[in-house]
Amino acid sequence: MQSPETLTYGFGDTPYGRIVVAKSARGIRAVLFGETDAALVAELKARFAGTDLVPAGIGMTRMIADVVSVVRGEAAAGALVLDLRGSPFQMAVWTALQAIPAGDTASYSEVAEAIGKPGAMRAVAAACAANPVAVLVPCHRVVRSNGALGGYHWGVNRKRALLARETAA
DNA sequence: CTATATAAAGTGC
DNA sequence: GCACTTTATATAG
Repeated sequence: MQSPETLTYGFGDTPYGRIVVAKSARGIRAVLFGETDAALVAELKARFAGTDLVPAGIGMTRMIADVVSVVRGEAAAGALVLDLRGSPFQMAVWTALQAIPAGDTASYSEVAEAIGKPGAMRAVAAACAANPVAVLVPCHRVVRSNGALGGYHWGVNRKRALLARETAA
């Protein structure tokens, strides 16, 4: 492994709970939901073990506020620069997810077809589960074909709340 | 609701 | 590199 990458993280508050935003030199690396700051940091450490995690400094506040705005639906996710790392398949899935209009939902099979791999619905779900940026990649807009929510890495309850707000808007 | 089909990622060896 | 296990599903019974 090379020299550990430095990730700067900071906390923010959303209608759905507390979030932590981890930013690399390239862009936003992760946006995670959590109950407490300690839990969020623990999540970061678990997910980015081996990297150098640095608490937010001055200047991070602005970025946090921006992310929070996006989470609240007051800003476009496309305005943020993401630094997503993953398998080509995961990248394809995440890109396809970002193409889903706000307030609309797609089934896992829809996403699978969108990435040119019809029948890969379960793999899509797995890729979504690995999605590190929570709301910025709208994995919460992906539901089952029968209309059920399915599952959510950060809790179906949270997914339900997110969808409720977006569909209402 | 339960069982089966079926594709892909993750993990371990 | 190969095989086994698990999955946030889909579809049929």
